[in-house]
This record gives sequence, structure tokens and C-alpha cells, in this order.
Amino acid sequence: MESGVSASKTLTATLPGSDRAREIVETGIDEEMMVTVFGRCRVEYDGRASSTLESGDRLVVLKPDGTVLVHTEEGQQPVNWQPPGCTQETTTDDGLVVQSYRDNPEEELTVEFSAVTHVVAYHVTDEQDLSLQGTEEDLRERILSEPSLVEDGFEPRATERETPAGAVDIYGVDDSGNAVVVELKRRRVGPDAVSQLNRYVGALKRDLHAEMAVRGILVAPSLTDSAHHLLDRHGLEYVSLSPPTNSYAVCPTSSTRAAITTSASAIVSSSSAVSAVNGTS
Amino acid sequence: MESGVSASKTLTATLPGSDRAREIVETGIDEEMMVTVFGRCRVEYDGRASSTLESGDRLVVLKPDGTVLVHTEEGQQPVNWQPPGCTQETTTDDGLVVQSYRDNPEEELTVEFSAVTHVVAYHVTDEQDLSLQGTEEDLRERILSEPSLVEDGFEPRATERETPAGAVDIYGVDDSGNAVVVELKRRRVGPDAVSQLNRYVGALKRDLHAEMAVRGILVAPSLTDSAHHLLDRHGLEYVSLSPPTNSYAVCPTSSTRAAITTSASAIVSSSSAVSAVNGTS
DNA sequence: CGCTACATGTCGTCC
DNA sequence: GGACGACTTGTAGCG
Repeated sequence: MESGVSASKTLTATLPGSDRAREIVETGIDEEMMVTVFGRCRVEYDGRASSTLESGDRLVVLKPDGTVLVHTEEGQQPVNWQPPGCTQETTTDDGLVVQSYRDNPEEELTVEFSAVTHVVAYHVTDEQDLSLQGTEEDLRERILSEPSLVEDGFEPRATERETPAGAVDIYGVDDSGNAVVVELKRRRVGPDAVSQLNRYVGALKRDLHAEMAVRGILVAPSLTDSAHHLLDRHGLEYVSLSPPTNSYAVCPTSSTRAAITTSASAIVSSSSAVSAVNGTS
Repeated sequence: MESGVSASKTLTATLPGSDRAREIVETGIDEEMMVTVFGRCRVEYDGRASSTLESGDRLVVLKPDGTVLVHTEEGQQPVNWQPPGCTQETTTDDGLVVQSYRDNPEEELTVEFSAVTHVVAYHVTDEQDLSLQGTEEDLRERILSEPSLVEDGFEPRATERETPAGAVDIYGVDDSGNAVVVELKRRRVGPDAVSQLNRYVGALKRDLHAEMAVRGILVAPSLTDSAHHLLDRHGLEYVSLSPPTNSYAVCPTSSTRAAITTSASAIVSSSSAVSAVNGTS
């Protein structure tokens, strides 16, 4: 059995006794370190739901922000967890026990180890934020910088415009002066997105009083069949468009701006018109 | 610097060189072990979206099922990841590099370490399944065993009954012979659940031809205001009911359960004799 | 493999 | 703190 303090304040122990294991975990929590515990454990959870997991080998992660994760050998998702902001306590009964509490909602997670294979606690510093492209926001910016991608003559008037049913992604007018509600989705969508758009259109119709026409346009890479049917039923429209995946330089000079291709890849499909909507762009 | 094979086939190394770190990670992957790497790294992702994360201290987890997780000091969710089924490769450039590939969709994750603080690879065996209570299915069973919780005289006829808009949680009839669609939610719901129920009711009305009345009842612990308004607008109904959190004794009343069908064929196994009468045909 | 809906979803953001 | 909607959502179930 090895055990000791090493590296830059990193604590590790292989096959530690309960007390040593607890010491490292407790120190890690106090010092706001990232802690991992490998070992055989039982897990109980009680809160919004409740669960029991009998003994098996798992990886338990304690983060300095109060997060607890219990990972089995399978799956991307932890089998049990506690969100950030929770409070951890450790005890030694027969073996190491880690408990995590939370209010609102009241939730509790208990991990009872019958054996600890390895414990690590180490300091982490991470100033960096993730830079992500290909989001719905990227799609919105793409449309705002070139509204004709939605429709010739489309004029955005507001983003996140509030309606009684929620905030509309893009609100604008078409070249006939009709109100237009645009709902954006970064990926292929099903009926839920159509219903969402329909709620906005209905709310806006009521909000704008009566007889003003309100069009609803769903912008997404593609649609499922049932989504298309529902779209037709509600008299809504669809435009095939994807968010830009690659980072595109925000061109500061006019010379480079001229180089931006007016990618006319948008396909406008009125639900009443003949349209093959289902294909992937 | 410590490094070595120890415990029951557990591999660990503190401050290993690139080659030693790679050796442990590679062995861990080959031997289907759970692998964790602490260290300073850059992360790039490209696939459904794309992202870059500059250098910082993180925990990287490789699971035997092909999952990769990159965890920072904050948040329950990994900052980057790869789902189960991915293929991992390791190389040493300046430092350890872990790459993960995937098809359909094509995605790639690259983790470049500038320094590795600690590596662990250990065998995990976990036969146990999570036993979870308080799910939507528990709520369904609660209603099936006592349909009057929804309404006096309510008679469930089928679960997962198919409509053109999707499968209805519980389909049945009220004491006047009207068709009833019940949508279950395990927690407080918003407008989305109301729209979902409304889609089912609309689809069923069209499916059942003509003027038969179809009622829609949303069963959930509570509703938001806007959900309640939307519910009223659509002429739908609401019953406040929560899933049981604690395990409770199942005492099926044979008269009501005998008529219930499920499109999934696993009816017989879950409860004692239940005859399959297909409510759809 | 695609579609659908659930989830202890989590997470940001606005009110 | 609640509501609302996005997410590389992941995950299971069914056709």
C-alpha cells in the first residue's frame, strides 16, 4: 500500500484504510480540490425521486463547487449525482461514507464504500471558458446579418420579443407588412418545435388584436414527417437553414466583407406550396 | 515521482512523463479499465457543433464503453465529452494526446495535455442496476391501480396507445363513454406538456372520426400559470397528482386491470394474468 | 437507424 | 426563486 503527499499538493492513496481515505477526501473538500474515489460502494439517493444502487465498483467525483458524481463503467451520465452547491460530509462507519445534502429541493445522496481502491485529491485552476460554435445563437446571428435567408424582404424587428406565451426568437415583418414570428432550431426538429412556434403565433395574434396577419416560420436544418404535417395543419412555414459550424471571422475590413459569399442555401417552403421539406440540407 | 503497478491490477502514476502516461492510458483502454487523467490540457471538439477550450486543469475520464468526459472544477456537466461507443487513440506529441472518434454523427474530440498530474486505470465490475422510484412510470402504475385518482368512473383501456401524433400515456373512457386521453408528468409542467396533450387529443379526434368527444386530462403535481391558461384555452383538464416516491405495495384490482392493454408486449410479465385486448384495432 | 418522449435532466437568462 | 427554453442534451423504447 502506497500513500502520501506528492506533486504540487496532490494527495493520493492506493488501497487506503477508511481513516486515510476519509482524511484525503475531507482535506480535498476543505481545500476546494477536485477529489476522485475509486472503489466498491453502495449508493442511496432521496429527493425529487429516490433510488438505491447495490454494491459495485464505481468512480466518485467531488468537485470544489459542491458537485458529486457517481459513475459506473457504462454511460455518459452518472448513475447518481448531486448538483453544484451541495454540502458534503464524510464519516467512517465500517468504511468510508460520503454524504451530500441540498435544500430546495431537499435532496440527499449517500455513498457507502466497502472498499476504496484509490483516492486522489488535486488542485485545479481553470480560467478558460468554452468557445462553442454551431449553436442556435449562431443561427440567429446568421439570419440577422442576412435576413433574406429567411425570405426575400424579411425585416427583423426584435429578438427575444416577449409574448404571453414566451419570448420569440426573431420577430419581424415581411414585405407585405405582416407580422412574422421566426423560431430557430439548431438541429432537425420534431412536433414539439412546431407546437412551440404555434403557441407564439397564437399568443401574438391575440396580443396584436384580431385581424392582423401573423405568420410563423420555423427555421431548422430539417423536419421530421410528423412535424411537417403538424406545420401544415397549423398553417405555419418552414425554411431549411443550419447554424454555421466553423468559426467565421468577423471581418473588420470592407475588403474581406466583400468576400463573404451570399450563400443562398436557404430553401423557403410554404406549407401550401409543393415542397419536399423532409430532406436534409 | 511515483509510478507503478499496485493493488488489484490498478495502474497509477503521479507526474508521469508523456510515455508513461500514455502507457497507462493505452493499457487501460485495451484492458477495458476505467481511466482518469488529471492534468493541464487543451480540448477541441468538432461534430454536431464545434468548440475550443484553452489550457486549464481538468479531469478526463475514459470509460470501457467508449465514453469520454472532460470535467472542469465547476458544473455537473462535462465541459466536453464523447458518448458511449466511441473509439479512443492516444499519442505523444509534446505531451499526451487523447483523441476520440465517432461516426453518425461524425464527431471528434481531442485532448492535448501539456502536463499530467496523475493517471489512474482500474478495473471495475458492476452488475447492479439502479432502482429508481418516483418516475412517470410509477405515476402511471399508481393511476392504473386506482383510476379514480384521475376521475370517478374513469376506466383505463390502454397505455401507450398509438395516435398519428404519438403514443398516449393512458387512454380510457369516462363514465359517459367519452374517450379520455391522459398525459402524465412526474413534475410541475409548463406549456410544452399542454401542447403535447393537445396534439394527442387533436390527433385522436381526427382518428376516431367525427363528433365523438375526446377529453384531455393532464396529470401532474402542479402547473405553471401559462400552462394553466393554455390548458383552459384548449379546453383541456388537469388533475393534481404526484408519483409515489416510496415503494408501495401493488394491489391490482383485477376488474380494472383486466381490460388494460399496452402496445409493448411486456404486459404479462409485470403483473399477474392480464389479457391483451388491443384498444387500437 | 430514425422518431418520440422521458429525465432526480442540467444550465443559462430573464423577470 | 420561479419560469422558460436551449442543449454536441443523453437515454430508453419502439417501428
